[in-house]
Amino acid sequence: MAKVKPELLLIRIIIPFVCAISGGGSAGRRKILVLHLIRSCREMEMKFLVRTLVRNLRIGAMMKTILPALAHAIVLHEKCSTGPVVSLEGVKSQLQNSTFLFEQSLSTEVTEAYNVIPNMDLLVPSLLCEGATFAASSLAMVPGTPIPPMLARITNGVTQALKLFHGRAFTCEYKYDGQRAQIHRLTDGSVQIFSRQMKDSTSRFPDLVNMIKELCNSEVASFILDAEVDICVFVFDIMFCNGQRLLDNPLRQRRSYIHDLFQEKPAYLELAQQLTVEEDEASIDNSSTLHRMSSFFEKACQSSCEGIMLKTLDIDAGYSASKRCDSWLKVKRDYVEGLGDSLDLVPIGAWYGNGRKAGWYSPFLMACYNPESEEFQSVCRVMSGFSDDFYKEMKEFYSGEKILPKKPVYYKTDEQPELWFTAEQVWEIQGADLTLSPVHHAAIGTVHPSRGISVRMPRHIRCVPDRSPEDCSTAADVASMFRAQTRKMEGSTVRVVTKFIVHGE
DNA sequence: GCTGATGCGTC
DNA sequence: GTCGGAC
DNA sequence: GTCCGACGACGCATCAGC
Repeated sequence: MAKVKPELLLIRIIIPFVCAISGGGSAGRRKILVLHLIRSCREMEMKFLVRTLVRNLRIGAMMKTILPALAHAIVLHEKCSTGPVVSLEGVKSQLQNSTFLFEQSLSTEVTEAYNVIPNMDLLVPSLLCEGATFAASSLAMVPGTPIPPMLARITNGVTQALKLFHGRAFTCEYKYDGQRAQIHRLTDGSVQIFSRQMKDSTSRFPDLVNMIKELCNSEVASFILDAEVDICVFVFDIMFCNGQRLLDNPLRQRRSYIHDLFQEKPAYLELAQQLTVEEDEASIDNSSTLHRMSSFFEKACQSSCEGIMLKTLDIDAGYSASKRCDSWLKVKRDYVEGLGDSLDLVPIGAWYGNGRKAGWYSPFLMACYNPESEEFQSVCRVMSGFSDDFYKEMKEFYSGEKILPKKPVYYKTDEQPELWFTAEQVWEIQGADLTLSPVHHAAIGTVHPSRGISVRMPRHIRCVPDRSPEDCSTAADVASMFRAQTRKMEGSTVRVVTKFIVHGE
C-alpha cells in the first residue's frame, strides 16, 4: 500500500468519504479509510480522531463553555464593526475595562435564551441582528421548535415531599409509565411531536396527530403541550398558547389554558389524574393531607403508574425549561424504602470499565441461583450505586484464584463478560421493574419458554454480608416477583386496546 | 431473502 | 433512566 | 447545588454478509 503523505485533516473533506461507504464489502473499505486517517494524524490529532470515531470526545466543553464564548464573540463583533479598525489586542484591552460586566450580563441572556430555545439557527441570527441589546425574552417561542422539558427532583417519599412544599399550594399528579411527548400545534394547523430529547417523533404517532387535530377546539391557533403518552395521552402542562408564552405563568393558571383547548376524551386524551393541596393544608403536621397524599400515591402505583409528581401551583410555579427544579418533585415506588423490588444477587463476572472507571471492574454481571438445576442464571449488569472506594476493593478482591479461566457450565447467560468470577458475595440490587429478557436467563422457561427475567434500572444498594451465594434470591423468587407485578397491572387499569400504534420512520 | 450484529432512542 | 464525584 | 460521565434493559430499524 502506498504511503499516504500526511495532509491536513479537514472535516468537510473527510465526512463525505465516510458517508459514501456502504454496501457490499464496506466494512473492509471503512477499515482502510480509518487506517489512512490514522496515518495522516499529527500530534494530538490521533487522540481526538479516535475519540470522534468512538463518539466520545470528552473535552468538557458543553454549552456552559460554548454560550459565554458566543456572547464574547458578539461583543467583539460589535466592537470591530462599529468602532475604528483596531487590533484584536486593542479590542481585548478595551473589553477588560468597560465592557466586562456588560459581557457577563449578555452571557447570562444568551444562556437563558438557549435554555428555552436550544437552537443555534434561531439564536445566532437573533444575536447578530440585535447584538448587545439582545434579551432572552425577545427570542420568540415558535411552535415547531421544541423546548427542553422541565425535569423533577427525586424525593424518597410523600412525607419528604410535603416537607419541601410546606406552606405552598401544590398539586399531585400520576406519573404515567410512558414516553414524554411535547405536542406542538402550528399556526397552519399541523401537529408535531417531540420526544424528551427533543427529537421529532411525529411519525411515530400518526394516530395521536390525527386525534389532536380532531379534538382541539376550532378557535385554537397554536400551542405547545407537555404530556405523557402510552396508550392514552395524558396532558399535564402547557407552555405556549395562541401566540402567548406561558412559561412564566404559574401552573394553576397554565392549567386553565389546557381546559380551554380540548374536551377530554376518556382513554384517548385525558388530563393527568390529580389531587390539589391548598396552601393552608400544606403542612407537615396536617395528618389528613399526608393521608390523602399517601393514598393518592398508592392508587397511582396500583394503576401501573411509576409513582406521582408534585408541583407547586402558585409560588415558584413557572415552567423552567431544561432545569431540574425544586418546584417539581417526583416520588417513585422504588425510591420509597421497602416498596421497590430488591433482589439479592451474586456477581459472577465483569467487564473492564472505561473513562473514569478504567482500571476497575464495571459493569458487573449479576445472577440469581436456581437450586433445582444448581445454576447461577444472569439477571442483569450493574454499574450504578458503587463508590470509587468500593471499586478499588472489588479490584483487589476479585483477583488471583477468584478469576476463572473460562465460563463455568453452571453459569447461564447470553452475556460474555471479559472476566468470570467464582461465586463469592451477595449484593442487594434494586430496580424499578422486572422485564422479560432476551439475554438474561433468570427463571428461564418458567414465565416464558425462551426468555429469562431481568430488572430495569438496576443499582447496587449494599453488600449482604455473611450470606453464601447459594442463599441469594432464587429463580423462583424472581419469577414470583415478576408474576406479582404483572398481576397488579392487569388487575387495575382499564387498558383496553392499543390505540397509538407506534410506527417506525 | 434471511439472519445476526449494530446503532439509536425510549425509559 | 440511576448514581457518585468533581467542580 | 449543578453538571457530567460512567453505564443499566429493551425494542426497533438498518446493515453486512451469507
